[in-house]
Amino acid sequence: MKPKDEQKQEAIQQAALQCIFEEGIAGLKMESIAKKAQVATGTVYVYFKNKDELINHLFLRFKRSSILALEAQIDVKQPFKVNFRQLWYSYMNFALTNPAQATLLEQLHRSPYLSQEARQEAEKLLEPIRQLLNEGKQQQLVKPVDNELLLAFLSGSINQLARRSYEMGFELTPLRLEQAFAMAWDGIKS
Amino acid sequence: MKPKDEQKQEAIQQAALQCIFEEGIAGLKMESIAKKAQVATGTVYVYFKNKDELINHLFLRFKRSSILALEAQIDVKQPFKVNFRQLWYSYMNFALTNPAQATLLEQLHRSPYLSQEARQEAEKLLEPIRQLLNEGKQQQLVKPVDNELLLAFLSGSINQLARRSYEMGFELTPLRLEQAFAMAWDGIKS
Amino acid sequence: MKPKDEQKQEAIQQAALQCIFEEGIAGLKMESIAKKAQVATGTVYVYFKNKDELINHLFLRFKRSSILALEAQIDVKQPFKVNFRQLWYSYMNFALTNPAQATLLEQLHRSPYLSQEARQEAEKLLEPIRQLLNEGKQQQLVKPVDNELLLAFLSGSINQLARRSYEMGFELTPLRLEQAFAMAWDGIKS
Amino acid sequence: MKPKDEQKQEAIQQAALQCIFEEGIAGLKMESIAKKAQVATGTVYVYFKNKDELINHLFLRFKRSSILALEAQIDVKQPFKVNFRQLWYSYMNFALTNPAQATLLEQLHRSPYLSQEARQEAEKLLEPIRQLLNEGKQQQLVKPVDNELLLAFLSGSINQLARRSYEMGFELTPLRLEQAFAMAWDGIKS
DNA sequence: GATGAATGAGTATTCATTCAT
DNA sequence: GATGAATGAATACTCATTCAT
Repeated sequence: MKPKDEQKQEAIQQAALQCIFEEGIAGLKMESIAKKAQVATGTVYVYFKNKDELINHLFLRFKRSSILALEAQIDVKQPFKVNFRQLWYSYMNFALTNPAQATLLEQLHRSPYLSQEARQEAEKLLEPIRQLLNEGKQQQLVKPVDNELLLAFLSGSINQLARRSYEMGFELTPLRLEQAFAMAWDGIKS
Repeated sequence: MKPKDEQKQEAIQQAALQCIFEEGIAGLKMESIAKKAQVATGTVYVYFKNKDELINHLFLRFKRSSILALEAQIDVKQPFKVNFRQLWYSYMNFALTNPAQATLLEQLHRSPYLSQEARQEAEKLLEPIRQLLNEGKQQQLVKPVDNELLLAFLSGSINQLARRSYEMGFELTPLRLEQAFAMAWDGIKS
Repeated sequence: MKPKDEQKQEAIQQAALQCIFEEGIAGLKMESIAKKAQVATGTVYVYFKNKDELINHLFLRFKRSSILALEAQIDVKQPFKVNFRQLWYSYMNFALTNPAQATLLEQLHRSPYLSQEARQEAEKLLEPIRQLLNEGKQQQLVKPVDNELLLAFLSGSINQLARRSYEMGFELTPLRLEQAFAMAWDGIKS
Repeated sequence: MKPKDEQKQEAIQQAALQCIFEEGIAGLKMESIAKKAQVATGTVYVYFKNKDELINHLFLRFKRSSILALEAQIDVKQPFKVNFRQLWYSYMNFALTNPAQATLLEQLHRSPYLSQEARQEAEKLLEPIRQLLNEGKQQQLVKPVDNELLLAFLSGSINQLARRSYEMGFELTPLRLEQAFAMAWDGIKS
């Protein structure tokens, strides 16, 4: 799919993103997306075959971009804790500055719209993070537990914190962020 | 006279719970609920004014019951860590054995169906947990940080872990649970 | 149909009457009737087989009573104009003091609920009035035109006036009533 | 681009008009309207937000058009009686040749569907007729009574006559029309 | 390609009527 | 008889998708 007007394509995606943030997937309507993107309803179907495809596309797009952004933070020459801190702050920063994207990824995870393929690809994207955690365990800096445990522990707490922050207006000052990071580090460190 | 049948009322709620677990709120249909509860469509409307009210009722009901179950675990005579462990395991156990309820609470949190009132009441229910954390801080067992931070940290990681467990079939053995608990405790302890 | 409780039977009819006055037949609900009559929905069906029967019963009942009341006013010994004035004032008085009944009769006339039999019976009830008009024509006091014309002319204007009176709060003072009567009389008089 | 089709809009309104004439407002179904207008159910909702709005729109449209048609008959240069006769015949003719519209206006007047705004606007539309009646009174051709009385007297009798005509098949021959007009004129004339 | 009106299957909701208590 | 919960067919309305312009 290589549509002439990439701006329109992007506008539609951003509109969908915003709609999901505001109303949840349960309330997502093609017409609302079109309206917010300032195109006609039919135009959405020029760029995306149907609602499912649009949603799956959004999921993968934002999942990829968010994880790639994280991986870019890893510098193998740096000691583990430096990388870990870098990663933790990047993730947190992403979740805080892109609440719409974070919400979308979360909401889509359990929605019946998401295809099995999308789920699987999302899984693979975490690989580099797993690698880093493995190194930490080899260096006996990280508790010798399953990566699943570590990942759930880290991502769950970061997401929840970010969510509370923009839902309840709980301000995450530098001090609080450092405190939260300390909890994460103390939790996983060996 | 035929009084409202509490069993039917309960059947409808359980059916709705199950439907949300299976299809997500986005796909929730009144007819499916009725079918699963083995009543006529109209009967659902005898007990709940409409879909919104049913959903809000479910949210508050399960939110309350889950939190009340937690509070019951707290025994003021016991030392802090005993209570904390008790609480952590109860919460985890709830999330693991009631995936439908956990899913419902999560899904509803961001859904447009949920009323502001329901959200506010949900907030109040956490008070006793906050009390316990305050004690922990007074006894210098818990990091002197905001309860928001602690709660997000704990609940986020537990929920995420439980979710991964039933979504990906990641088995939470007693060993893994103890490891997860250790992460939580190390994370918050002073 | 001879139900034990005639009070309940009457309460239901009055409730239905009131409901039609307030909401129109279009909005008439069996449950509203029951509620207003302070009985259970099912009870309405003890006294009336179904909605149609209730409506047809109401129509005939009030049609009869209203016309019988009129006929009672006719005194063959009195001169025509005395009888006519008596009749006109009685009809107007009925329409003014029983807006609910007047509304019901009007609304039902065109509703699909009304059976052909009911319509026909209603027609017959006007016979005595027709008789009086015939006498008036014989005495060359009334224009020699079809009774249909006279009846439509008289009833139409009376009903419309009464309707405006309670719909718009247009007060029908004795003076205005006498003016209206004058219009009616001048209109039909030979 | 596909602009809203005025023909379709008109077809829907005519269909609704016809449906109300045939079944009464009580029996009005959106699906019947769509079927009669030969469009899909959803199409009706493209042109009218919902049933209420459609009904209110119909009321005002036909109320306006019927009254405007009347006013067009008034020619200030003509003597009062000429205008009055013109008006009376126009009104009667309208009621006779557009039974559906007449029925609709009548049925809607008391229906719970009609908004207060619609009622109020309808009231204003009668102004020019009132003007004419005022002139008649100034010229001492018309009885010096309230316009309300005159209007109710005239419209009530015309409507009732027209109704009887198409309900009972009572034919309004030229002779009978002239007789009816005479009754109206004799009724109001000073 | 772009538009937005048109479609109609799908859903929420209502309400006359039945029926177990 | 009286009750009001239960029923489910009927109906209003929605929304993903198509299609004529």
